[in-house]
Amino acid sequence: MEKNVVNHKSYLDELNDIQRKAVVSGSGPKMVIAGPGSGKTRVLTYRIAYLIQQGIPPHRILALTFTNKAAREMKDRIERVVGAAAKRVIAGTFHSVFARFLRYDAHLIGYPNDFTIYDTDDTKSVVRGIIKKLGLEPKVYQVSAIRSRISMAKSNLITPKLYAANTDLINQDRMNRRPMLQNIYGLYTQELMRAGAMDFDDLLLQMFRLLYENYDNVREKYQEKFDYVLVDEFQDTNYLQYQIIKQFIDYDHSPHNINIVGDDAQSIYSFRGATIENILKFEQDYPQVETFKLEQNYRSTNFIVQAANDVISYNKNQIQKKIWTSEEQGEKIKIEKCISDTEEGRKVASLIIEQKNRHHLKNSEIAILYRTNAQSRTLEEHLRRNNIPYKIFGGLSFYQRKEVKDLVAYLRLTVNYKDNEAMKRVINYPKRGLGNTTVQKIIDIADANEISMWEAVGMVKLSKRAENALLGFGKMIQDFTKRSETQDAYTLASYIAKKSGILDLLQQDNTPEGVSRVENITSLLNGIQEFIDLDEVVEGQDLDAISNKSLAAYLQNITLLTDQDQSDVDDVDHITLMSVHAAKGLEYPSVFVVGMEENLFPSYLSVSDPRQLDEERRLFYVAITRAEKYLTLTYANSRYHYGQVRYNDVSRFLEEIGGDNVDSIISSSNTTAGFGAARSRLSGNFKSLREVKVPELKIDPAQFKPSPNDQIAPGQKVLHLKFGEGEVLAVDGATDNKIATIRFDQVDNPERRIMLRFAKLQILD
DNA sequence: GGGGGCTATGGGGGG
DNA sequence: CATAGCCCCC
Repeated sequence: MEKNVVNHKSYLDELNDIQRKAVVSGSGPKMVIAGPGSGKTRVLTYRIAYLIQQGIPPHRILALTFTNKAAREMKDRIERVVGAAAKRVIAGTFHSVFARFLRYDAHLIGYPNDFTIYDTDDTKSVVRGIIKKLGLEPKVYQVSAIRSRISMAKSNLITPKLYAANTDLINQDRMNRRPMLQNIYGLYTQELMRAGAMDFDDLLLQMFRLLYENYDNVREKYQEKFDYVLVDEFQDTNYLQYQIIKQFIDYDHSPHNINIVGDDAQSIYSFRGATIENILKFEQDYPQVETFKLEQNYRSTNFIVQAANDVISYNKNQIQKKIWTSEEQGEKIKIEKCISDTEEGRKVASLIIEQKNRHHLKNSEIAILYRTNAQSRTLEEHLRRNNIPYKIFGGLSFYQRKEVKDLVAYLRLTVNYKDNEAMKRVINYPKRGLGNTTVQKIIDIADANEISMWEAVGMVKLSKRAENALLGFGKMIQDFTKRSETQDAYTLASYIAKKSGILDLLQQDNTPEGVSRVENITSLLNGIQEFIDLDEVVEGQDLDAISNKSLAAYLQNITLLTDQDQSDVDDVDHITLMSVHAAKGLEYPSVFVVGMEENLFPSYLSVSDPRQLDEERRLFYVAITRAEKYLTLTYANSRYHYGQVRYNDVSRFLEEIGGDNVDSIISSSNTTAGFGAARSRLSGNFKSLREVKVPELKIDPAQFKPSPNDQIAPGQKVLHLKFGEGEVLAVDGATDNKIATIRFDQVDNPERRIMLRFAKLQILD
């Protein structure tokens, strides 16, 4: 990640020959094959900036990235070259961009525009319900296996009908003793439809259907909408994603302005349907494609680059390329042997302290990467003990906590009555006398009539008591919905937290856990406030989309957060812990890869399949190429797994690194456990950074008195809670949708477009 | 209908 | 080791 502010005229000078050629190339299909650290993001960013300078309107450029964070950072950098217009580029993940499109057009294919997005837990619950309903053996019909099979089918455009007609699939299911899988898939699809819900795959599949079925000529609308489509990390797209992109760009007289960027050696998502075939297919589908290979690495020192080459050379199938660097040799890679996972944690902590002292590293320059999220626990313990602040990305997220899910379920039901998973979650929480029997009755009626539970409520015969309880519940939800028409999401969510009884219930619990649950509810509410406070105009062309601060928009937003998307507003300098998968695209001066053992990395689930083993190796390749200067690899002879000690051999991958690039292997006998001992006294009140943080305000909110927004006029000096002091340059837009252009001198991109509908600005003097 | 405790079972990676 | 589903008892 470059830190320099880009000079408006000379950004092309920052590129090497091949990068520049890729950036300034003309129209038509382009492919950039980019090794790690080869300036891929830079090329993508400047390509877009260049297109805008060539006169392509920014809102006619669609950029699909791997995380929302990557999209944001890209826009920021484009902005430094071409100015605020960059904000209008349509950029985000496949899922979030298509979800946004579907919020306009889902009604054309039978969904409510305010559809719910079912997360993994919701879909598991749906599958579980179907298995129960069909009376199938749960041990044979395993929820996770079925879910991934349905997902695989969807990602390959296989509908339930096509599935049932596909003899290969049917035979596979028969062999696995799961002949009813096709029926489950069919029922699953129906149930989501009934609930007005889409799962993650539907955001792609229904987008495809929308374009393919082409009601109201919606396909032409999208084809006309974009001049350029750019796709990052193309090696990790699946068949369905590729087919959607093709719908956008394949039509009569299309210039086929598609630019893809990727690296086959970093393909690590085949488990969710990603296929390298897409790159090969791309060259066939667009024979006129112009290809650029970026092989010079600007990230890492030579020992690290060579180690990466050593490792990846063990994979037979790959597009030939060799990354190289003109950087110094640097420090050799350190390999640390540990007796146990506990010792590994201790050692990593003390090595971090040592490294920080020796190389003057900040915490933020250090990352610990692991193969499985479960490995974070031991590490956390030792970091805490040594008073090293850390933050964990991924794993169990804030939004998966019970109390958060409960409140979110109320919000979901308020937006979409048909959301059965939300309904089941809160119909009797807090307790209101609607037990299993009543709920089951409602489910049965709903199933029999193929309607949602909400719609079935009126048709169920119940005891007087249950009926009254149900009536009260229904009235309450309807009241919430009514309020949603006038109140903003924060006010409404706070009201719901109180009125539903959730807050009261949690506040009765005075144990530390209970207190933290209340805190989490508060954090959630703060998050909603933050969401609606984002008053900045982000995209230009669809004012409706931007100004949508509805609950529905908020809910969609939180469901589609990626692991890298958690807020980096943070006052504490912290090290980073995450899975190797989550580290994709990131870089750190110092990287620790822990758990380098057989059956862990590579995973025991992959060791017997050569193709999966190759993917594990690519994953390791990704891991080591995250490091700029210092790379430390650790392994432990013994490790707890399921609460039992397991003994593992050292990972084969370590042996694949040429000895020239590795420092002597340090034995575990004389460890230095005492580094952090003196500091541990301080660690008592150290707080884990897992919690979502409320951003630090530059201004004391108590001193802040917002002025009425209709008084905002050009020339005024104003105060903004997040951006500080600024000068109003202009006010434009319709009466009820005014936008102020304000220059804030204390922030990076000083000129901001602020929507007065949501803005809180204090006029100074 | 509600609550508590027990047991079995899962844990690879993620939008 | 952690959790969720399930069974049993009030």
